[in-house]
Amino acid sequence: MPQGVRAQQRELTRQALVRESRRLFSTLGYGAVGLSEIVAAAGVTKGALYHHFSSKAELFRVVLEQAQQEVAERIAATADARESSWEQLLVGCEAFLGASTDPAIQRIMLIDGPAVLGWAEWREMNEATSGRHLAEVLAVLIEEGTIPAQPVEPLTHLLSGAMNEAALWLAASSDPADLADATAALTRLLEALRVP
Amino acid sequence: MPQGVRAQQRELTRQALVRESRRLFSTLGYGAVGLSEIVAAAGVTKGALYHHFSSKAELFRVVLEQAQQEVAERIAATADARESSWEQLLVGCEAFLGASTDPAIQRIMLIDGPAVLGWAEWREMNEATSGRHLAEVLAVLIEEGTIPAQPVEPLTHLLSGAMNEAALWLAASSDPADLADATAALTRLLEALRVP
DNA sequence: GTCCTAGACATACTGAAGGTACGCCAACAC
DNA sequence: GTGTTGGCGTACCTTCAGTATGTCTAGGAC
Repeated sequence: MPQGVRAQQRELTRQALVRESRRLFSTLGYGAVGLSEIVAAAGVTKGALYHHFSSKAELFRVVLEQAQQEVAERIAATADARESSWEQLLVGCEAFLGASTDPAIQRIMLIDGPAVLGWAEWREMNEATSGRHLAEVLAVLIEEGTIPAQPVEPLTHLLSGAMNEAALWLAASSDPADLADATAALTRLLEALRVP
Repeated sequence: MPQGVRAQQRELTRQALVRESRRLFSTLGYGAVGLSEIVAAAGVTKGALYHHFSSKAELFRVVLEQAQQEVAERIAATADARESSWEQLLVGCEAFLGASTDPAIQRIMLIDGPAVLGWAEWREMNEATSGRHLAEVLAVLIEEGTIPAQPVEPLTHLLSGAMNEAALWLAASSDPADLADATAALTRLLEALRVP
């Protein structure tokens, strides 16, 4: 918490804006949420919003960054508890699926993210957080010889995309058995990658 | 071509709107294109646009439908030339990668599609076109025993997502070797699925 | 304590965008 | 020839992101 009445108030306002906009973005989607709703929910005015953020898209960017961080931390916490890199890959992927199934995370991270910021910037952010974990563990596994030698980047994108789509499907599905099926299919896919 | 002067003019206007909006959507993105630009490019006014389409989103929907159809046809044409289901899967996936690498297709199909129409509707359209080919051939391969017995749907989503992401990565990449690498990685992934 | 500056907002406004209401005119039916 | 309807243009409305400017007070200088 910062020192001084002013700095504290500033921080409170900023947090309220981020919190409320995240709630609204995740439930209604970026396009369907007006700035007036956000500032009303945060108990401030548009003057405050534009004092803290240069545009609606930048506010979204901060929200997305926060969500990405949280997901990455969940993955890291789950994976770091394992010894072997291979197990880290498996439980890391499962953790990603679990975290990304949350509709609130989804709408922001997977649906609106690429459209609002553009795919390039979205990818960059992804690679700075959860995507990095995946790329790193794959690189280790290839070096170890657990996975056949090959360029890391294409494989990372393939797996990352597979999990993103699976997460979206799971969130839309109503059958609870689907989660088990998807996890099983993903595990099979990963196992199939391993050298015999 | 429909009969009558009126019906022909109607069709021409509609086609001009779809053609120009597709061009603009694919180059600038849905959000960055105004209706005024579209109608100006098509040589009509907003009155004409709203006579043919109920909203900007519906116009986009028609454009997306058209793009999906084209991709699906390219895949079908490539795959149908092969004898075995396994080969159909391989060349079908490659055809999808090739078609989706076109930035004009991409922006509409993979970036804006889910955000504008919502993921559920986007998925539905996908499953009616190119996604169906994938699901069908996978079902056949499982029944044949070429791929281990498992639910078809999760696997379809995993592979579909993997290819979508790979296509987006390829379009953003500048190195021409990436296409070969991605294709190789995808082929390895598919081969790994096959029962030994 | 006083003064002054600057930062943290609120208020009022602008431009542009999507969408609507309505009017016009040529094509088609009869 | 006359009435009707479909196809489209024009003018307008509403909403929304973004801006310009005012206001008030915390906090440092003295």
